[in-house]
Amino acid sequence: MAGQNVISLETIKVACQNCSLSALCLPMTLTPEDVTRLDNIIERNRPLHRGDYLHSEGDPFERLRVVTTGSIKTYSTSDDGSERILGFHLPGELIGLEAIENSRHRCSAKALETTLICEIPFDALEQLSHETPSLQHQLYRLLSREIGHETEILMLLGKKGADERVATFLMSLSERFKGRGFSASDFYLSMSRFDISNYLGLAVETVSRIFTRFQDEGLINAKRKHVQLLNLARLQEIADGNHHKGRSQRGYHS
Amino acid sequence: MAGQNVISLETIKVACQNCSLSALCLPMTLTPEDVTRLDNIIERNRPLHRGDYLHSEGDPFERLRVVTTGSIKTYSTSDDGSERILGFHLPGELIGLEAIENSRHRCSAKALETTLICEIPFDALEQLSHETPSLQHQLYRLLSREIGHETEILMLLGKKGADERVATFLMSLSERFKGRGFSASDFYLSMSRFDISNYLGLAVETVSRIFTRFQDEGLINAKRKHVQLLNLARLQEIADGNHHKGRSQRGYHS
DNA sequence: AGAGTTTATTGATTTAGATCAAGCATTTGT
DNA sequence: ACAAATGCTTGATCTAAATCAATAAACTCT
Repeated sequence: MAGQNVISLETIKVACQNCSLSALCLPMTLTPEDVTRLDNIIERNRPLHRGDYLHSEGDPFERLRVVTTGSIKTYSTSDDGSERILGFHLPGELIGLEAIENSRHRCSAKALETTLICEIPFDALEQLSHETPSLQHQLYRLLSREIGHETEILMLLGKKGADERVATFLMSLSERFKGRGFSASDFYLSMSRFDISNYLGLAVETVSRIFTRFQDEGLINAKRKHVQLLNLARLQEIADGNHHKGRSQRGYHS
Repeated sequence: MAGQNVISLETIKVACQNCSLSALCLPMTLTPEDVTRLDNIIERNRPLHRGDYLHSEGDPFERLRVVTTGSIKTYSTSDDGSERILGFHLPGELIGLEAIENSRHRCSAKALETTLICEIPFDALEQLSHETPSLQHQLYRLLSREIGHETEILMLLGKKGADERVATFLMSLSERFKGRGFSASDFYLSMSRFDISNYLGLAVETVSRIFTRFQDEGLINAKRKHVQLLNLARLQEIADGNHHKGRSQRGYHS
């Protein structure tokens, strides 16, 4: 995009020995030297098993984490002990950005399956970013992007019906997998129906019913945790609220 | 907190001639010199009238904005023309952080009443932050804080009932006003019931009914847009989900 | 100041999705 | 390999909040 020393994501991947450093590299504007320095502070491929904690709410924040393979859920626990799922993190995605403010984590994180993560000590990253304007810029962008995500979630929870939520969820996973070179229409749902329903603000029963209905309608093929999306276009329509023949939530014009 | 040159928020306020620069200063760790430099790039007190746009979705992003007096709503428009309110911005609060990623605004912003804003060219701020580690750190924190807010909204929209949502909304305004030296229990609701309901993911009628019920129960005194909170403690209980005698949404334990 | 428009309230009715209840399937642990 | 526990699905019922409908109050504009 901007600078003169633009390098490709491919180059990065090689330079980083396939570590998911690319999470730090939206459209990439770091020089090869920057990447090397970045590469030096990354701690690589720590393995986790299903149910392992990365951190709990209130833990001191020391490092950002990038999922290499597997998946992580982040959640917040309320007084009465009930959880609220905040998000699912797939390969290439970052965890911990919310913790910079107070050097404390504001949520817990747990592995949903066997997972590898890379870790980046934030002190070092911040220091490096001070010496490296392009990296500083990337970090601002990265944080900003995360803020932008909120829009979608507000849309989802604020005005979408149950079908739309589930379809949106599936399409979101699809696109995120695709973006990382996995199949966009055939993947493994590492999270439980319970987690999904919690994340979508629905009851488990509702999610389960919608899965079976989508199945009956030939939109998906869900065998337990393995899901195939058979009709991406239709799912996208549903996600967008074009329900049967153009249904939508109550309009609202200023 | 950290550094040796910590100065108080009071000092800042004076240094900035009461401009709401303090939005950039969570617990403050900028030196007086930093503040002066920051001060120099800020464009002060641009006036807006009710209904004026600050920017629309897709507009190029050039400056961060801080509300000095008045209030702003941010919202996103979907294909069918319906709006989704993303947030309300009170004095001292920042607008535009979501736009850094692509140098384009991801939402629209409109003044809810007569409003003054300060503007900070982002290029200059970024440049300055590069020369000023403490400012760089503040910016990371600021962005991170915004990401952390998401938690609360997810809680609100994901598991709270209508009463809880309205109570949470009122308490949130109360605290934000209090934090800026306004009354915590007596304020002006610059946004319409429509905006409130949209933000809370409820129907206008529902919000209206809850306002009148809260009124009947002696919790608030709402004359149109002027609201008095008469029983903060009880409102907080309701916001937390301690409805009549300990009601709560379906629990969920991992 | 009064007609017209927007915004808010209140009531009646409907409905999407939650809750309750029960039965299967799948994993886990010994 | 078996029992126990956990997670998933399906059906019946209930309810919170949406929708529909109508009125009333508050701004706007000339």
